[in-house]
Amino acid sequence: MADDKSLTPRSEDFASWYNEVVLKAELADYSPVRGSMVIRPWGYGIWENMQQALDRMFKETGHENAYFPLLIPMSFIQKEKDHIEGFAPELAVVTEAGGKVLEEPLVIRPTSETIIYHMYAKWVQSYRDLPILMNQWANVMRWELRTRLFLRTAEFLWQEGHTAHATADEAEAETLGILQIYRTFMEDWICMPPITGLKTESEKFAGAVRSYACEALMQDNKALQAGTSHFLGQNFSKQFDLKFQSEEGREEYAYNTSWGVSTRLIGGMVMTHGDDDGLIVPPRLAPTQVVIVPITRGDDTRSAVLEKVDEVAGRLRAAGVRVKVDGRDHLSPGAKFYEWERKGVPYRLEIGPKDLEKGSVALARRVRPEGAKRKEFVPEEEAIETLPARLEAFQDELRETARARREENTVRGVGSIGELAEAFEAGAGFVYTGWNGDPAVEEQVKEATKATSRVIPSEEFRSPRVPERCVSGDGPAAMEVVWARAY
RNA sequence: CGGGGCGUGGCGCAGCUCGGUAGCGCACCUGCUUUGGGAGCAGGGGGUCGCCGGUUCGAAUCCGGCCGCCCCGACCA
Repeated sequence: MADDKSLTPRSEDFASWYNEVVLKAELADYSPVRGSMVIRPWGYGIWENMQQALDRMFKETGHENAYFPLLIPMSFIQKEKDHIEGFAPELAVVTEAGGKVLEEPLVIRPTSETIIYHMYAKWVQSYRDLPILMNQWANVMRWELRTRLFLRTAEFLWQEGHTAHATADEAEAETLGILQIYRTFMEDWICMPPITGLKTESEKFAGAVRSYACEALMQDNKALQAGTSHFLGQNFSKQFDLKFQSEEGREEYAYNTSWGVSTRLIGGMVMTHGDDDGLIVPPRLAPTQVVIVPITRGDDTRSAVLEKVDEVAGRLRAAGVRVKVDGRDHLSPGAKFYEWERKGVPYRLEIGPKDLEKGSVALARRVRPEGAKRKEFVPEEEAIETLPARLEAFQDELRETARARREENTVRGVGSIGELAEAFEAGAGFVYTGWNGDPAVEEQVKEATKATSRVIPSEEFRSPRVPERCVSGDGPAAMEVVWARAY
């Protein structure tokens, strides 16, 4: 990095920039255990705000929270064939406890389908017991070979929803309903508008019939799988004997769904909005939306300034704004400005002796239009009254900027693998092409471009004119698919 | 798991080639002066130089082994 105070510019080395932002904005820090990290209060506060918003959306759609245990019998994981194949390489296993070797090893959950459907089987007898709509907030562990702060850590926090339904249609509707919730959340809270769609066979969840995903585009034009929703069919219910008696008296297996988003979303937020000065947190997620920096002098105005600061903070809090007063006396105002900008606080308010005289405050926004002044002096009353709306406007602007960037970096109408490679060499983000549905083509594309299929896009994201030929040149296109280099 | 880099006060680094008093910047503590974009001065505290072994009168430095971390690739929320 340039020096101790500034960050490596994104244009120079995006990966270094990302790490520095996460560490210097105090979102997280490396822990003594390889691949795992400590989420610090600023990062955890953002996660809490994400949790709160999502939790409300889940509950509004009839879901309830529960908690299932961390340890899962090894035999459970092994029941579903694809599931074990997918997760075996990254399992952490407890083989010894209380000084004794366990009779059956216990897996630290990489995901909880198996233990949850085992329990559902116990609770469900009749179609009247369905649907079950549960969610849990939990940690999971996947022993990844290569880890990155927030994006891929050995242990991470997430929510996992698990539902059981009497019919496939109902389960499918649940899967898609959740996908929409994720999408809305990513747009309205994280200001990270994703594209949505169906995963191809080679990219779907281990054990799913169909996987849907939200894919977001980062500033380096790499895609981030930000949330997934799976239709599991009867794959797990058959292995875990999750049966019910139907209205007609027949014994039937239930249909399941599972869906999750994780602390990876914080990484997505960083890479969607951050700039060379540091993090930018969308107002709705910011633990502190407005930081007030008192400008004091060592004279008799000092106590008057501090009094005014408290008064303004109180009034803003009453208006529902999350405010922090930075009263630290050993730092100069400038040092505080840089620190809060690095942490991405949306607005800063300065109150000093000059403001007392004029009844004004200085207002500074974390990002501002090209050429705008660094701070705006506005009457105190006006600042207090307009800040809630200013925060919302900032939120909207971040979202629309991200959406515009996604569109600008999306390429359609590519007709061959050669052109696809050229597009990525030229820095494309999402590239749409026709596809004949053959996994061999995905292999060819990966070989030639390092890109993978992200989704078969949902209707609204499809090109106005759907491609007629497969990008491989081998036959007509059965569908359109979106390619990207991915995290 | 392959390739690259790095391990020296809390952080960032120099010192290692050519063995001999552990050093710099930031941070930290005390005091005074300061405070509208990273404050100044004065004083002060803190490191068995990643670990183990070897060579040597003497090792941060040379030799051997091990461990850890980060970055880049194959796999993944």
